[in-house]
Amino acid sequence: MATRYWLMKSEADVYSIDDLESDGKTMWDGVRNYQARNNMREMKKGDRVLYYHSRQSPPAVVGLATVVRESYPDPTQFEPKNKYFDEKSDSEDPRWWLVDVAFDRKFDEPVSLHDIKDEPSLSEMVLVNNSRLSVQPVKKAEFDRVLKMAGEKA
DNA sequence: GCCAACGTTGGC
DNA sequence: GCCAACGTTGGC
Repeated sequence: MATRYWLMKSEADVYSIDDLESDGKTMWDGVRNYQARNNMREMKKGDRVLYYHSRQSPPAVVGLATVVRESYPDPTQFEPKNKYFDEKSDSEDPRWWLVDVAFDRKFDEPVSLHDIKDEPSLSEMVLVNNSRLSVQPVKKAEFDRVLKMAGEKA
């Protein structure tokens, strides 16, 4: 199956691409939005991810990650002391799922949200039209365009 | 730090 | 099943 493309948001001051680089890979835990969860359940190993920093100035795509483990139940939903604990989730039928992603690379030139909004060929990006979705699909042409804007080769 | 936009919850 | 109230996200 063809590689697919995604964008994942992280609050820059909570878990940045530098954190991902030093960890190598991470569990994308804490997603508590059904649409974002559904997107993660569609991800396949090898899919490529635009890594986006929200809540920084300016917000921007700052690098790339790769899906290295396909979806499995988010363990934090069953940990009562965890801030992502969900008492309504049943261990026989978990509500929240996640994937593991690995660091790929950091851009020399981040691509800001402002630049994405200014680029006509990116006007259909989910990022532009549904700013609150934290895990979203990206078209190959969009992915390639963002890479080009970052001065990178696919 | 503010607040608009959006998603979820829960009363009816 | 509707929708008001509430909580959260994220740009500014």
